[in-house]
Amino acid sequence: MSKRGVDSKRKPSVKFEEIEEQLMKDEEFRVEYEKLRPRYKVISQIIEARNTQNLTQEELAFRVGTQKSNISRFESGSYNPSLDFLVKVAKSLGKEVHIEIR
Amino acid sequence: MSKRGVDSKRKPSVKFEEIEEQLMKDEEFRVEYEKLRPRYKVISQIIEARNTQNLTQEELAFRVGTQKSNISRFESGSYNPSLDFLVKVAKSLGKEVHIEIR
DNA sequence: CGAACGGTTATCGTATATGATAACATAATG
DNA sequence: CATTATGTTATCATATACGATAACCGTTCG
Repeated sequence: MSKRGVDSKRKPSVKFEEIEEQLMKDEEFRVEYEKLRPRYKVISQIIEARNTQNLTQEELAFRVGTQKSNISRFESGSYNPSLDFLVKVAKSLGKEVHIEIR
Repeated sequence: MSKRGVDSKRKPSVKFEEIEEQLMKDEEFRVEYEKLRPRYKVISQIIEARNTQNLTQEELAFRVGTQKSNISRFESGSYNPSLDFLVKVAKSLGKEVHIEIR
């Protein structure tokens, strides 16, 4: 099996393992994104509601009973929120959380 | 269930504070229930999907990658699940989680 | 009966969600 | 320029989600 690249003396631009790794990462990414989609979707709805009502993160935080930094953290999508937290935030925006499993 | 009714109790002295306390509890309960409703609704959808597919908690647990006791705990509504957990369980039932804030 | 099955409950350990505080970035504005 | 408003990021402390294991309960069925 003549493989180019791997055992070539010249610097191969792209190694197979790298491609595979990249594909893996893409797949990983896809799967990961699939799992994260509901999170991003709910966050964007929250942000949109907050903006529509011209509320600052600080004001929302006050209503929720937390700090503005925590609202920022939540909106950044950097962690996995609990259902109760979503309900609290939504309620502070005068909204309700509706979940459907389908 | 006890065979005798609640009123078979021989404590005739219903104090005002007790009634008030009860009302408080009802109100507390109402508010509490309001917050818990999304949780119960999503749980019942999960249980229904599991039953429809004739899966045991054990089988679902296996697909999710956890233990049957954890599925039981989740279905009992005794704690505040994370969004990721809901997504994992739904996915294991071949479903997706859709959330709407309205 | 007793063994197997489906579900429940208790408990422990670990990871992480979340509250609190503070420092920082960046515009906008006086 | 300094100040203010808004959002971001880092960090710590504490509560809790969640995985794992085991014991237990009620049914069903040989």
